[in-house]
Parts: sequence; C-alpha cells; structure tokens
Amino acid sequence: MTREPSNRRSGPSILAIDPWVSSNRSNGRLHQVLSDEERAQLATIASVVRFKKRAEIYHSGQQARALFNIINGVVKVYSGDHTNHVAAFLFSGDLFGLSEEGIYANTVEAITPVTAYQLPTSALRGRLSKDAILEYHLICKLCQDLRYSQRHAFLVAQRHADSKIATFLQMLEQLQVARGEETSEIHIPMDRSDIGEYVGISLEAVSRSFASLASRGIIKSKDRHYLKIVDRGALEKIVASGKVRRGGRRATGK
Amino acid sequence: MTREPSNRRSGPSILAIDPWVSSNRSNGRLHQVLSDEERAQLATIASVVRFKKRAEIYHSGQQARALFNIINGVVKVYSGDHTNHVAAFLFSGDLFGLSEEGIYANTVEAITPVTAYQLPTSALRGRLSKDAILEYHLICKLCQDLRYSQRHAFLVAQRHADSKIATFLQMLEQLQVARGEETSEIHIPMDRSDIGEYVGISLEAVSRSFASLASRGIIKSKDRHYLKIVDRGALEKIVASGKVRRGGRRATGK
DNA sequence: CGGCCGGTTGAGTACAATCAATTCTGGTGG
DNA sequence: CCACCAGAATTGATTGTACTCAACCGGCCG
Repeated sequence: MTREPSNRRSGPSILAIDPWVSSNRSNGRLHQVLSDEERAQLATIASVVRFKKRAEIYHSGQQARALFNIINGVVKVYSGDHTNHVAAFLFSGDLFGLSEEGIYANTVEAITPVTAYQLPTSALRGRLSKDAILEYHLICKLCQDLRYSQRHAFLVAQRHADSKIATFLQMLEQLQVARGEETSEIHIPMDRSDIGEYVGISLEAVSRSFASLASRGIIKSKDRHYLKIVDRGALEKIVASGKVRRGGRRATGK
Repeated sequence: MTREPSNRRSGPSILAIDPWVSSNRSNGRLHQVLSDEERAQLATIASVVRFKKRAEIYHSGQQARALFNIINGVVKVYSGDHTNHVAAFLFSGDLFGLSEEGIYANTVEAITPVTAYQLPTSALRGRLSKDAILEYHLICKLCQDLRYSQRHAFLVAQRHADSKIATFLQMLEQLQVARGEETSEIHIPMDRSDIGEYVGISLEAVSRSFASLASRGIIKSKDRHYLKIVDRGALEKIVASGKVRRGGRRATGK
C-alpha cells in the first residue's frame, strides 16, 4: 500500500441516483452526486492509496480506520470467514469500508489493481457532522448500495445456473452503462470462482453456463474476460425463466 | 388506511447500531438512535396509519409520497413483479418507503396488522436538509439495512434447505433479542410461502425442513407460529454445513 | 522446459422442485 | 355452539439440475 499526495485529481467521487429527486437526463446512468467544492474539501482529508491485484485491503473484524472511495479498479467484498460468499463487486465511484461499531464487517480484496481515496474515519465523521449536504449524498449512495444488495439477493435466489449467469451478465452490462463506459462488449474482470461465489453456484457450473450460453449463440466470448451479448431477447427469456415461483395469495383489503 | 393524531406515542423510532461509535451496553441489542427531541420533532410531520393484515401498503412503481416507520406489526418488502421474491421482513423501529428518483422500488405488504408513522417525503426532506444529526441517524439505519440485506443474500446462497431454515430461525431469534423482546420462544409471524419466498425455496421444502428439524429434536414447535430451539449446537452445525464452498485462492501481496 | 493456476469437461449422486393428494386449522354463518 | 369451508400446511412420488469428485487442457512465469 503506497501513499501519495491527493492533488492529482479532482477529489473523491460518488456515483449514485438520488432517492427522491428525479434527474431529467438519466437512462440508467449514475450521476456524480458530489459538487466540485465537496470533492475538493474531501480531498483535503483524503490520501490516495494503491493496491495490487489480489491484495487484501482489510479484513473483517479489524478496526475501521478509514472509508475508501474507488478511483479505478475493482474490488470484491466478501465475508472473511471460511465461507467465501461474495457480497458485492465494487467499481470506480463506489465506497467501501462501512463498519459496525467501528469494526469492519466484511473483508475486501482487490480483483484488479486498485487506486482509491482513503478517508480516515475520524476526519470524515468530523466533516459529516458539520455538512448536511455531504451527509445527504452519503445517504444517496447508501440507498444505491441497498438496492444493489437486494438485487444481489434476488439474483442468488434464481433457481437455474443459466438464469443466474444471465442475470449477472445483464447486471455487469447495466453497470457499464451506469458509469458511462464502453458498452459494445461486457468486461468481466473477476475470475470464475469469484463469479461462483457471487451468484451462489460452483465454479464448474459457472463454466458450464458460459459454455451453454455460447453454444446456443446467445453470447460470444472473445476471451476469458470479454464477451458480447448476441441474442438479447433469448438472454432476457433465460433471466425470466429462473424467476417463476408459484404460491402466495393476493393482497386483500386495506 | 386510517389516520389519527400522532400524539399518542413519543414519536417515530429508529432502532439501529452506530457504524462507528461502539456503545458500551450492546449485546446484539439495537439502540434507539433518535433523541426524544428528534422524535418529538418528527412527530409534528408524521401521522399514524394502520393497515390490516395482508393489505398492500404501496406498490412498486408508485410515486413515493411518504416514508413509513413501523410502530408495531410486521411487513414484507418484495418485488412487485410476477416473481414474488421477498427482500425483507421489517419490524417495529424499521423504516420503509425508500425510493429511486421519487418512485417506490419495492412493494410492501402487511403480514400482520400494522401501525406505522407516515412521514411525507416533502416534509421529511425539508427536515433532513436542516438537521445533520437526523441525517446521521438515517445513515445509521441505512447501514443497518445494508448489512441485513447482505446477510439475506448470504442466507439465500446457502445450499441446503435445512441450512436456510436454520439460518432463518437464528436470524429471527437474533432480531427478537435485538429489539429486546421475549426470547424463550421464536415468533414466526409469516406463513410458509412467505418464508419460502424469502429464503429461496419452495413452500413444500420449508415444511419439510421444519419437519426434519423437529424430528431430529432440534426444534420443538408449539404451533404454526411459535417454536423453541431445543438443540442450539445442532442448529449451529446445520447452519455451518450449508456454507462450505471450495475453491478460491488466498489473497497475496500488498 | 516444467510446474502451477485457472478453466473446462465428464460421470455419478444427492437434493429440492414439481405435481398431486390429503390433512389440519381458523374463521364464518347458521 | 357446532358444522362447514377455504386456505394453509403437510406428505408422497417422480424428475431434473447442480454439486461433487476427478481427469484434463492451456497459458504464463520462472
């Protein structure tokens, strides 16, 4: 982990959607919720840190010294225990380092080389307590994270491996759209076992699903980490086919 | 839905754990993060509403007119679409009604008769923008919700029905502890199909799991909605047995 | 060149979904 | 108060899917 002066960029960045204010120009795209002043302000308490691929950034149970804001790279958030369940993949503009009573509740590992702002909790809390706007923006981001987490639970609840992978691919693509990246190809930075631990199937099943989708002409993979969706309709159908669950009555009176 | 003056109680209540400040006296118990003044303040913009069992409180896609704070009763939060995936069960001291650009992102239905505070979004936003402390407390609650959601994804990722149900029971018990309720018996307010939709198995499998746990002497059920954990150790083992997932390398260098 | 790691492919098995029949339970009206 | 009914819950039998164990491939780095 290396430190360097943080004046090279315009400062921490939070990409999110406002829970209440509907912005005119958003087709699934996320917005920079921080103003330039806020970013500059935050930059004064931030330092830039870098992590190599596969580096563990912090471990569940450690003292939460800092909040991190990804500049670029991808991390995975997972439970540090013997189960390696992956809770989330995070990208540029995302935050991690949320704690529970000052203790990190998850383990975070760099999937790719990562550059991030490091915001010491003490300084951050000081700033938050004085700045209602900044707090509001943090709220926006937390709502965002909550929605993503619910979507993740939904993904994991899909019954067929193919549906999970199809949903996962849609999610990845949508994330690329959300942050305004190139969208002709889907970039898959994580490896098969990470995917398996995220969608809740074995890595063999991940492999088989990719193979199956490819053989059916629904996706076309350039290599291990890049692929294209060829038949969007078919993919949609596969996503939908994993959802059916019967039972449950209708909501009645008030 | 009926309205009544909201001066009957001490005002809205948020139960959560501070992400940073470790409170001396918490053994898994949640705290009231709002001060009496805050609660009184919020009460001035809140009205009390009641919903019958199985009433739909709002539907995904509707305009988000209000945030709700449960006084008592239980609701389920689920995706309004044809899939009935349940994202959460919420209890007293919980919030619901979070939206995405002013639109409700979920559907919420009362599982039991529910009494709740209704906080119009406009008034609430006005108050939030002026009150950094209140915003901070909302942040606490959102972190809480995020953790629960991650735990839910984890539960759903368990591989065996028995493990899911065992985990679910532990979660319910822990929630009762968290809000300081009676803990000798576990109260299960939701029906089998709700449980199935929450843990990601069919309602028949839910039934079979309960039967299996009971026959093994691990739980003892009084009736459909109340049971006791007899063999806590065995339950723990079952929870753990659903977690194993092999593969994944170790995190290396810095 | 060889080893290692990530990925793919194959065979057998176990578990839960499904379809279907039956019992239990709580609420309603006579 | 009881009989009845509808919805919830249970139980049974069958089938399909994904996990497991295991062998094998291929690229990358030392």
